[in-house]
Formats: sequence, structure tokens, C-alpha cells
Amino acid sequence: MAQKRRKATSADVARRAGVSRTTVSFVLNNVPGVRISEETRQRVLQAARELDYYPNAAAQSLARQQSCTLGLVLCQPPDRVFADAFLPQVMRGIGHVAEEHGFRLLLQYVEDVARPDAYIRLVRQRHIDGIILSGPRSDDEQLLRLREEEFPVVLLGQLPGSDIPFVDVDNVDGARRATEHLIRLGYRRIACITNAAPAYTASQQRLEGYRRALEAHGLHYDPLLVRYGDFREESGYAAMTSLLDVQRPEAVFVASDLVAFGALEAIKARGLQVPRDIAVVGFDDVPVARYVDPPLTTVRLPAYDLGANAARLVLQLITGEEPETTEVLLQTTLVVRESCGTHLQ
Amino acid sequence: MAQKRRKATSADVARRAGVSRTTVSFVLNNVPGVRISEETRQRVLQAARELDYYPNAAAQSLARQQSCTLGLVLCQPPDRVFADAFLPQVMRGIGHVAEEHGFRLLLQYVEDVARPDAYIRLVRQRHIDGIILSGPRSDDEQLLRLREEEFPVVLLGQLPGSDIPFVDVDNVDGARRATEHLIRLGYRRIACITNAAPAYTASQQRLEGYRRALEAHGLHYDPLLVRYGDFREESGYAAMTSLLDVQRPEAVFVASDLVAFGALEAIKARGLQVPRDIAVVGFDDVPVARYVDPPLTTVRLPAYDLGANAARLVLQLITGEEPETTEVLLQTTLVVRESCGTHLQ
DNA sequence: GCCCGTTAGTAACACGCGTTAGTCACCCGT
DNA sequence: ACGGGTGACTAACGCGTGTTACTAACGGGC
Repeated sequence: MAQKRRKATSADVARRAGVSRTTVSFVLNNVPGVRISEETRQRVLQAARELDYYPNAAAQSLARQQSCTLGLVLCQPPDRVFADAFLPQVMRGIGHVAEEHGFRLLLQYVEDVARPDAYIRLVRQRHIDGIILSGPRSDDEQLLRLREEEFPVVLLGQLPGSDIPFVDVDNVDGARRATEHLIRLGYRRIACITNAAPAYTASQQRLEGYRRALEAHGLHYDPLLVRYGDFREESGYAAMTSLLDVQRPEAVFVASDLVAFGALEAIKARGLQVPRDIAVVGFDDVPVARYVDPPLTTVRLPAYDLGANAARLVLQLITGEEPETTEVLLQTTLVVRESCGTHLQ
Repeated sequence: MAQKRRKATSADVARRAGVSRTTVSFVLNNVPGVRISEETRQRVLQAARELDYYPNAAAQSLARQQSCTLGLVLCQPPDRVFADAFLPQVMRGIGHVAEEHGFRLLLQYVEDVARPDAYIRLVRQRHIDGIILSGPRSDDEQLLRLREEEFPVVLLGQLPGSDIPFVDVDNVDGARRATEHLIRLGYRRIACITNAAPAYTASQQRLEGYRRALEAHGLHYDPLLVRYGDFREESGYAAMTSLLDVQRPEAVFVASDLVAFGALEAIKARGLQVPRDIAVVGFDDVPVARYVDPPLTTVRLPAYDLGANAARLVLQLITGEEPETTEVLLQTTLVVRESCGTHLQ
């Protein structure tokens, strides 16, 4: 049974159909502007079917000078836990769009950012036609060179000061809405714990959103109510403790669910209750946000769409279509659960 | 700056080094058994460096009759939440091992199991040399055909009744140890909520482990203390409620963290406390297990190793090395937190 | 009867590399 | 002087496809 036979080539199909290889290629690729009689066309299709013919991908790539493959490069920063939670959905988004356009998806982890050779080789070897790069670093020189060479690159996340096309979440707006939600619930003294050090763009942006919400409602932005997290929950615990040591805020906007979990712990450790004593809103809507106690009100990121948009954009760059915009910001959704105290009203 | 120049080929390198293309190939591939003078060798390497030469991947694949690419096929069953949490780590494991062997990783989602053409095409088109398939379905005929053709396939998870090589977690042992932990803590009346319907292999195995632990310690296995989950937390809530309606067990082994979260809710809803009134142990150690209230004692799966082993195995199948074993079961780790009541002792 | 346009298809080259079978020069021993 | 080895390379083919330029046949208008 096991057919270890040599696989059929287009030459085999041609022979069986009694035509030339050229004709086979024309028929199977539906080349426009070439006239083939319906009868011959059917003969070719029939032969291909009978021989279970599939064109060899390597040969096609070689001849077409195109690999029809996208590279997904993961330069994950320390916030692996966060990133990991979203990756599968992002990848599904990319995968679907890529498949619709006949593209495949090649995965490349880059652990050591100092040596990104791995993904550069994929480009130089013509293994991929375009790149979606998650977690861009400003010290990545290779990336800038690719850009100069006009190789199709799309970032997942932003690289300030560069003009590389990107797809990202509207962090400012998400944070603004989260904070505004707290304001509308009547809280006035609202603290903020960021998701990471200010060096991270997303961190800055979320803080900015928090600030804008306050100012839009005539509240004073008080730097003493701001603390910086570092992706991990321990940092949330420390930051919250520090806030409580000074003066208990009525509410806290924590720009990361994970950090928020730490903050929840710290609040409990003080014998306080959420949301009765302090309201908390997170950011990210990681899968478990709804399972913690109390269920966390948070900001949901459109993971699937992030991937789908990135794929769409890089495909446009590849085909040379002019994209409407090369800087895509996707909107977030506020997911109201219990930690913000809505149900207390 | 932007060098839109044609990329260097091995012929260019040959010309610059003043040798034949053959020699270039010999040098760059370090072909054994071929004598090249040290001087020529250096000249070739030098020329390659100066021209920034990278061999064209498609051409290499075509000539070598090998793509040096692994396919990771994801046929995720309904337990997406569970699967998603582990995927990134599994992929890292695969990615690392693959890279060590000069292999790349191609990702393919299969949403519609009835039409697995997508991943079959990758094989027929010689795009990949081997497959790691996550979430095998017994109704996947294409998969069995591949096996018959002796195409390198490794499963992540098991397919009962087939002899396809696989890598999986030792579910029986993990469940046994989780249950034994409860027994050692002094609990006698121990219930079990499975992670899924009995149709799922992993579900059966975990129940079996629970049973063995009981019997090994002279405890009676009572079907009335068993309920079936369905991956989702709602099922855990319902199952736990049902258990409490009959008679309150002293402890519960829940074969899935997510389902366990639901069980925790149900217990709280009855005004009972964990672990004081009922001890709970979960399975999977999803990232948030440590953040729920109380932190969940659970069984950790070696996600990274799962991927690394699968990659190693499929690479052996590809190179024709005889693997020691084609059925790999990896051990789990019991992660003791608070929900089991250890700290009450 | 001749020319030309159209239809239907093909020969031949290009894509960039791996590899087998061979060539050529040189040295060594007798 | 000559056969035989060896070290250092190379010519040429094969991998399987896409595509450009060309041809052969046919019919139709004048």
C-alpha cells in the first residue's frame, strides 16, 4: 500500500495528458491571456487528478522568486507571561489571513536580541517574503537595515522614532476609558500602577491615557499616586503596598492584569476588601482575569484582529498594493466585572 | 543606500574567488572527503563574506530534496483555553530543538477537522519534512494515510489504537500523585471531577490515576463521587454543586485547573471555605493557578519539554536514526500551594 | 493564390544550488 | 622513462517549475 513511488511531476502530468509541460503549467495556474481549448484543459486537470499531482513548493519558489511565506518573529521582552497569553490568538489571526492569500506562516523565536541572525537569515535566504515582528527593540539594527532595503516588515507593537509600519492596540484610549469608568463610578482619588518601566512605549501610553482621563474630568494628576510595575505580579504587590503606606486611594488603575493580581494580594494582605475599600481595574483581560477574586474589571485587547491586521498589512506591502494606512491602532473593550465596584452602586 | 541590487549567488562568489561553483559549494557546506587547499578555502570564505552571500533556500531545498522545515499542525479540540495557555511554551521547545538541527518551523492551524487539506498539501508539496501534530482526531483519515506512507509524524497527545509515535504527559501518574497527596494529608472521602468527557483519552487516564491512588491506599473507589467536566469552568461549577447536593466530600481532585476554578466558585457559593471545609487539587498549572483564591495546588505539565521531545523525535524519524522509543511519556510535577490545605496541618 | 490574423500549443531558457564523474598536474618509486 | 598514485579542483547534469518567444495550422478576405 505504502506508495513509496516517486512523486508525480508536471512532466508526468504532461505526458499523461499528451501535451507539453508548458501547457500543464498554463492550465494549473490559470494563466490569464493564454488560450487553451476546453478539451485540453479538462484532459490536463484529469491527468493531474489521476496522478495525485501537487506542484513542488521549492521549485515554485525558485521559479517564481517568491516563497509565499510570512515570517512571524517573536522577540519577546521579559513580559513573557503576558505575551504568551495572547500569542495563540494573534497567530490564529495571522494564520487565517495568510491562508486566504495562499501564504504560509513560519515561526521564529529570537531569544537573544543581540544576535538576531536567525531571522535575518530567513530574509537573506529568501525563505520569507515578509516579516511580522512582535516585540521590536530599538537596539535592533538589523531591523532598521531591512527597512532601508524596503523589505516588507510590519511590527506588532510600536517602535518610537521609526517609520516602520505597525499594528498595535490603542493603549492611550484603553487606559483613558478604564480610568474614566472609575471616575464615572464616583471615585476621585485614583492611583495608577503602570505595567512596566517608562522605557516601554506601552507603559508610557497607558499612563498618558490615565492622565488624560483625569484632566478631562477636572481631576488633578498627582505623580505621588503613580507607581511603576515591571510586568510581574510581585511588582504589583510592592507598588500597591507603597501606595497604601502613603494614603489609601479610592481606586487604582493597574495597567496590566498580572500586576493587578499582585495589587489585589497586597490589598488583601492589609485586611482591606476589593472593591468595597478600594476599586481596581486592570488591563489586558488575560484569560484568568475572570477567575480571580473578585473577578477583575479590565481592558480587553483584540488579539485575533491584531494578528489579522498585521497579516493584511504585510501582504499589501508584499504585493505592492498601497495600504490606506501603515499605522494601525485597534480599539480595546472595557470588560466590566466586579473589582471596580459597579455592582455596589 | 538601499541595496536593491540582485542578491549574490554562489556563481558570483565563485567568480570573485577565482574558483568553480562546485568548489564554493564544497567549501561552504564543509563537504567531508573532499580536499581543498587551505588557501583556496579562505579565498572562498572571504569572497562569500564580502558579497554578503546567503544560499537561496528554495534552490537548496530543490537540490537536496529536503526542505529542512518542520510542520506544526494545530488541530485544537474545544479546550482551546487550556491548549492556548501551553502552546507558546511548547512551541519554544520545538523551536529551539529544531533550530539546533538547522530546521525551521512552519505553523498550520486546522480549524475544520473534516478538511485537513491544508496540512496535507504541505506534505504533498514537499514543503515540510515532518509533522508534529497537536490534538489528533481519530476521524482524521489523512493522518493514517501519511503514517502508511511512512511520512515522519509525531503526535502531541495520544491517538488510542494507532501506532503513531507520540509525546504526551503521563496523565495517569500525575493524577495518581495529586490524589495521593490528598490522601497523605489525611482526607478519606475524596471526590473527582474530570477535565472532560470520557471520550477524551486524557480524561480517562486522569480518572484512572485517581482510582489507582485510592486503591493503592485501601480506599474504596466510589462512582458516586465522580463527575465529568467539559473543559470549561461552568462544568466545574455544576459538577461541584452536584457533589455538594449529595454529600460534602472532604477533598476533590479536579483534573483541570479551569474546571477547578468553577468548582471553587461553587464551594464559595455554598458559603464553604477552601481548604478549611473542602480541599481542592487541580491539574495543568495554568499560569493563573497561583493567583486565584486560594492559590491552587495543581499538577504542572512540562510544556517546553513536551515540544522539545516531539521535535527531537520527529527529527530522528526524518534522519532515519532509530529512536530508543517512539512513545514518550513525560512526568508531571505536583505544585503545592494552599487549596489542598497543606498549611493547615 | 496570397497574405495576415487568430487559435492552440511548444521549445528552450531561467531560477540557484548539490553532486557525480572526471580532468589535470605533480611527485615518487623502480 | 614510465606507471600509478594523490591532491586540488571542475564540467556537466539534475532538482521541478514558470515564462518568453516562437511555430504550426487554420480560416478568411481580397
